[in-house]
Amino acid sequence: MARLKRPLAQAPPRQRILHAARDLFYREGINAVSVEAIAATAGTNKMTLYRHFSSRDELVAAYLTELAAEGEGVWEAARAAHPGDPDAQLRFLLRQVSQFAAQSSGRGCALANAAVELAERKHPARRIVEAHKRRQRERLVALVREAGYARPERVADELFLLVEGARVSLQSVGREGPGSRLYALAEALLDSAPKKKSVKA
Amino acid sequence: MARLKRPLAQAPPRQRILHAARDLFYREGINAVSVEAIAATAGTNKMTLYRHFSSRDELVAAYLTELAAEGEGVWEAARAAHPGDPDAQLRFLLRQVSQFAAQSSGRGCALANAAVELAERKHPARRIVEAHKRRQRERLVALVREAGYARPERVADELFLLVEGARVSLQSVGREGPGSRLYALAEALLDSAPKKKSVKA
DNA sequence: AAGCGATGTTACGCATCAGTACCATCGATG
DNA sequence: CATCGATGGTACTGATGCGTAACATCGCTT
Repeated sequence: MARLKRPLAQAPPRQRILHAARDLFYREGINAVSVEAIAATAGTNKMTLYRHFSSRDELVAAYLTELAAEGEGVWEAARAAHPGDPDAQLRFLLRQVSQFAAQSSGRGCALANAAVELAERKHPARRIVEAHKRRQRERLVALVREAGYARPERVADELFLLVEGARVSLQSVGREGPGSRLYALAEALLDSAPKKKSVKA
Repeated sequence: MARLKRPLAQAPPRQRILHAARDLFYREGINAVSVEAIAATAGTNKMTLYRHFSSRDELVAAYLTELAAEGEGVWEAARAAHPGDPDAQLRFLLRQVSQFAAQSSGRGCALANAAVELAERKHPARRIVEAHKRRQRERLVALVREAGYARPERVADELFLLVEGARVSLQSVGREGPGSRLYALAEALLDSAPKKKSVKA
């Protein structure tokens, strides 16, 4: 159904640029990367870059939008892996996030990092990050509720903070820190959280 | 014992500069503030700034060092407020952090933000942040252990991640998000955490 | 082969910023 | 009053970065 993935070297420029931007923005920080560096990494030049993105900020926005979309994908993967079993979906998600945190380059969540780097509260990129994080949290609450836990908001918020905390702390205490134990902590939390007496259908 | 605090306007330049840097670095982000802006906010100029700090990076380092030192102060305050009662000290600390998070400008932990902004792993400022965060975590583990909880590392790591998560998430989901409920979550965690049978003296 | 759109290349203009040189000023101390 | 150190003020250099102009080229369609 989908087209074959051409080797990136001969993919269309827009794709190469986004790929390069993603790599550099994440590893070196959004504000530390010049458009020239992105274009060069993408095997093209500034001019072509500006033919696809009207400004640097728009490229940043595209970068964040792409990441947010992939974040959505994990939820679908969880549904697909454990259809009809919200508790298993929950643990699947936590496992995914933990694995990513453990093996990542220690730069944490790119979306959250962007919110830190782009401090101006009116920056368009912030809206993308905020919308994504809020949606994630709402979905988490819904999933925890579906899984039948009592006080779903509380459990979801604890999980949410654990996950966010694990990702940031990678950058300060490193990979041997508590971030690496995220899954164990989250699972223990779930295992000890009381389930609601199933009153509803 | 300490000298009277002169009104900041006529304090020595170094102090005014650090104060201005602190304000601007925190609110607008380290990379988004020029030394000119700092000097102007401090009511002086670039030249005087460079007579007190040999480079911009050194000013950043001084800024982070100051923050780290104040972070240490909270631990002393906790000891002073509840001497000999580690469990109360723990809750005191969590309350402090929660209050800060709830009423802050939503920019989270300045140290953690610095680690995000200064992505180069060899950057001198990173060492300050890493050392500080590690020390915080070690102290937390020690305090949780003193308070007699079973599995102190696990409890401390959960608390650590909750706190770090609350601070970052302020920037993405805002103040109405789970960050505002940090103290309730942390307290519930402590209340439900089992205590160790006191075997030791 | 002719034409055309997308891409590559080079060179700009304009702004910002870190860091410095140079000189003026002010305040305490002798 | 004279001196000297610390500070204020201005102007500069060198570097970097965003965004654009103008032109060359390549590939695909007709």
